[in-house]
Amino acid sequence: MLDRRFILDNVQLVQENCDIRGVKADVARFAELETERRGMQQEVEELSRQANAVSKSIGKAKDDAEREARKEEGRDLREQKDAKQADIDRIAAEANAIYNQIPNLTHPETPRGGEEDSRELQRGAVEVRPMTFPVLDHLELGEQHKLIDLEGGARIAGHGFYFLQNEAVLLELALQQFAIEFLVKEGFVPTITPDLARGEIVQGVGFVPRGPETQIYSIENHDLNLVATAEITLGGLYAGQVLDEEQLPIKLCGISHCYRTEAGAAGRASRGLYRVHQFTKIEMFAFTLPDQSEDTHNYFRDLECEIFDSLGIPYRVLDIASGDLGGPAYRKFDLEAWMPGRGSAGEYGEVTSTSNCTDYQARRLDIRYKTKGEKGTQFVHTLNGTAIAVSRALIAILENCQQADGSIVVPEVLQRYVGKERIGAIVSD
RNA sequence: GGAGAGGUGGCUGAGUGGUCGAAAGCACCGGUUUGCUAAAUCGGCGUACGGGUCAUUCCGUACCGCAGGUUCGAAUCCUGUCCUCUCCGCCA
Repeated sequence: MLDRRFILDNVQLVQENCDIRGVKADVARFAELETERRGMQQEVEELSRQANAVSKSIGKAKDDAEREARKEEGRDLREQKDAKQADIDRIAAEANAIYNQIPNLTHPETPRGGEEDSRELQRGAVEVRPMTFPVLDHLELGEQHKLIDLEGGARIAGHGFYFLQNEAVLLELALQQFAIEFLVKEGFVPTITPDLARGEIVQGVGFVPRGPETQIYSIENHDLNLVATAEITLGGLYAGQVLDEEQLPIKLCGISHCYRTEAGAAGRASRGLYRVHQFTKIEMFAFTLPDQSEDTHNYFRDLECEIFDSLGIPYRVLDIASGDLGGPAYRKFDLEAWMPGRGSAGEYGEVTSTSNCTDYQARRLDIRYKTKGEKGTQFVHTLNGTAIAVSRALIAILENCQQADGSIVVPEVLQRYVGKERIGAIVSD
């Protein structure tokens, strides 16, 4: 959410920004409505002032006749005010409809264009391992080792749900332990968040809680939604609050389940665990001062790289193109891990994503900070980043660590949590 | 889930229809004084939006959990809602 004043003063710039983001929003129309609204607002305030003056004078009226006359005058003024206010409300509704579509500004280095224009920034420390044996995908591996049961998931909850069993469970827990320990060492506050959140919070973070296109499950008869990411709950933690400058930056890492309807994703090629309705995610989140957010964003990206380097997974880092950014993001980096079993000969698949949302979410959630000595408050900057999305990390591990004999070598950093070095060889019959 | 009580400025806490944006105390900031790990005293001390001077200022509007309603006028009355506390019930 951009500052309204800023939009009025920079109509062309904001319109250009909408264009490179592929967002259809009539910024000029918004400016027109907003300017009109401001003018009318002043008229309303003037009517209020007069009405207030009349009310105050009634106590000093000499007699009943004068009192009645003043009351009438007051009634009249308030009526005028209400009528004008109704006009304002109509205009504001139209203006807000446009306003809510206007995305955050875009980092100057963000590549302009659509999905295919995202720029590769770097590769991971581990190179893709050539596989000289028939490569299995994570589903085949999962089936043979009794790790993943999609049919069972479908039976009890439908397509896109799954059971994890045996070493998959140990790996899931290991990944959580590993990520949390890693982030705690980096000064993040480990946080287990609610898996449900109010509509207001969901919206403030930038998700649309209800409607045909929504990615969010909502609870019938309650203003509650299953979170699609801990970003929602972590971001909402300080909604409506004013923080002290010295508190910042605040770095949190959250564990939550993530629930996604994946509406509109039907038919998109995605086997197995890649696109599911529920998974566990360790999420990084930061509230920072405005001049700290860019460094923090790079820091988040570096942490994600470090995590996947430690796991021994090959990946590439993308600077996501303008047309592929969500509304709140000013800049976004994705890590795409190499998944040997994906597609016909292996493909990269997204495993993490980190966004700098600058003050966009903070405005919607009303999270500000105050500076010692100075008057007034300013909006904080917010950032989020995936440490580990377990289901996708699992795909990358199973597929990259598979051996010629069908066994899966557990990444070294996870061995102490899993309790073994290898998920056994497949016994052929 | 049932019954009660309550949500006021950074904190404590007055205020049940009209000079209340809100007493008082604490905390904080500035001055004075005595002095020297402190006390006394005086003054100041919310936020947002809009407007004028665009400089240290001034004016207006709004805000007493949130949203509505009654009224010329609401922190104060009414309705809904959220939250907190206490008791009961239930339960991992």
